[in-house]
Amino acid sequence: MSSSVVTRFAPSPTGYLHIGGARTALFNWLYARGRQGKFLLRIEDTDRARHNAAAVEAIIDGLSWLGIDWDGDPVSQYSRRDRHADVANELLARGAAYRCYMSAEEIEAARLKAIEAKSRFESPWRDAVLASAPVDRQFTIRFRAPRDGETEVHDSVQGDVKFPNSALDDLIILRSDGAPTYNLAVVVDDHDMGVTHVIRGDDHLNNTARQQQIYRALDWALPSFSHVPLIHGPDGAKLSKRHGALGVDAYRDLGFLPEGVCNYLLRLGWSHGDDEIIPREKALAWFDVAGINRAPARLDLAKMAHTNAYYMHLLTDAEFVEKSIPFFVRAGIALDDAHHSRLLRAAGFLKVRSSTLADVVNDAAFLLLRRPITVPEKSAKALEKDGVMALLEAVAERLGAAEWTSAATLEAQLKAVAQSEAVGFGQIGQPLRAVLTAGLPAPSLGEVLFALGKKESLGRIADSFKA
RNA sequence: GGGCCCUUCGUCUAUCGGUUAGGACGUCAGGUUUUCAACCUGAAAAGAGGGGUUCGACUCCCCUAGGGCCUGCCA
Repeated sequence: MSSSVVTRFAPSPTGYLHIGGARTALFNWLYARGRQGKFLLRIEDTDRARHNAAAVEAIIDGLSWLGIDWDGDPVSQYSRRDRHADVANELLARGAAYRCYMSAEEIEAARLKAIEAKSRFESPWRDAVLASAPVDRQFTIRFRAPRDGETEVHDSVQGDVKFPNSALDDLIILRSDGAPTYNLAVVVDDHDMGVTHVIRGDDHLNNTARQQQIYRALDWALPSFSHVPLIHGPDGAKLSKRHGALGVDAYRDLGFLPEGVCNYLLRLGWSHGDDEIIPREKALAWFDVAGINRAPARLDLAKMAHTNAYYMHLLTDAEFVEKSIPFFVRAGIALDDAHHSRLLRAAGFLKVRSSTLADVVNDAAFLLLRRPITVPEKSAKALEKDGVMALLEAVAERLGAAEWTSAATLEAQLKAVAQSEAVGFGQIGQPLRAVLTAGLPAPSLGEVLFALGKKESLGRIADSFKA
């Protein structure tokens, strides 16, 4: 079954793929893919000064990391400039646009005057007779926007929004160098690419009224519009680099999983009842623009980490270790084969303890200590009590003879020692934990022993006898 | 300045005129416990303010306040 739905993500290549853009892309992707429709990628590089190959690369990398794919090749808006110019001329021919010979300075002055007079800025060339046009001066092409009445936008998120036409002046659609401007280019491209549903940031809601006027002047069918509120920082103000306006690559480097980021982003400004954990499959089935909120949402890293933790649990042990390795490397920790296998044996509990891949480095620290390990004063107290060494020797003896098959069997061995020595488990547990982990956060002793392995575990215990 | 949008616990949200206003993150307390987590139980925590409409308003309307977006030969 094929569907007529076509959506697109159209970022301008100004830097990285920021978190707000990522959410917009996700919404578009989900809407289209959930309906067997098409999802297109278009780079809004109309302004050549902004063209930046590295930025385009960053956007593509970011989307790929999130698992968002698009149909066909990314479309460069710049490559379509001739088509844009043709449409501008078509508008000219239809009388829906006109040549404006004002210089930048004249425009500036006229605009100030209009504000002062509380009237709409208008170019004197709007109603000039053709014959009076200078032949040797550069001109822009302006859209002839209606003076009176109002333009009503039907938005699936914002509802019906009316704009008085007096607030919408004649925008330039073709610059004096012949290059198109944004508002013309989007309309032409969305139309030509067959886009049926425009889902974008609500910073474009005002532009939509202008764009709609262009659609009408061209007798083109309007797509459905959904303007989603922008994401704000934790303080409610505009998102800044200081608090979250990072590229998705930064979240990747923070140790987030794409699944976690997507789930969190999906729930930010959109909801499906009380559901919190929404894996991709469900997201595809459930997502609809009807569930999008009208109010801007704030970014909350703590909740994002919590959501991410859920997806950490889902990783297989091998995947988990493989994904964690780069974070050890970045922390300057070299992993040898022994470390690697310890990590693999520890994956089960590390996955539960870490909410991001970056956390793993700290949570696994006890596994990677170099012998002999130094037990900090606080933990060393447990070793000063009378009879402690004898107990540890009993433990070492018992473990030396044991089969290291699982954490549970090792745990049982320790309990057996406690019983035969007639002491509480804590009498053995505390000092043993000290010599094995140096007081670092670690799971149950059975898990610790099993993850460390027989040789390393017995070695660490033996080291304590020499000290 | 003008136009437009927004406003439920600290945060993300449910509610689509009648609920003890629910859930999640975070916070706090307790449980579990050999450390740290995880986990379990419980608690505190909200309709910006003011007017209407209505038998009844978080929900509909108006005003105020606060926040945001647009107002470019940027997108």
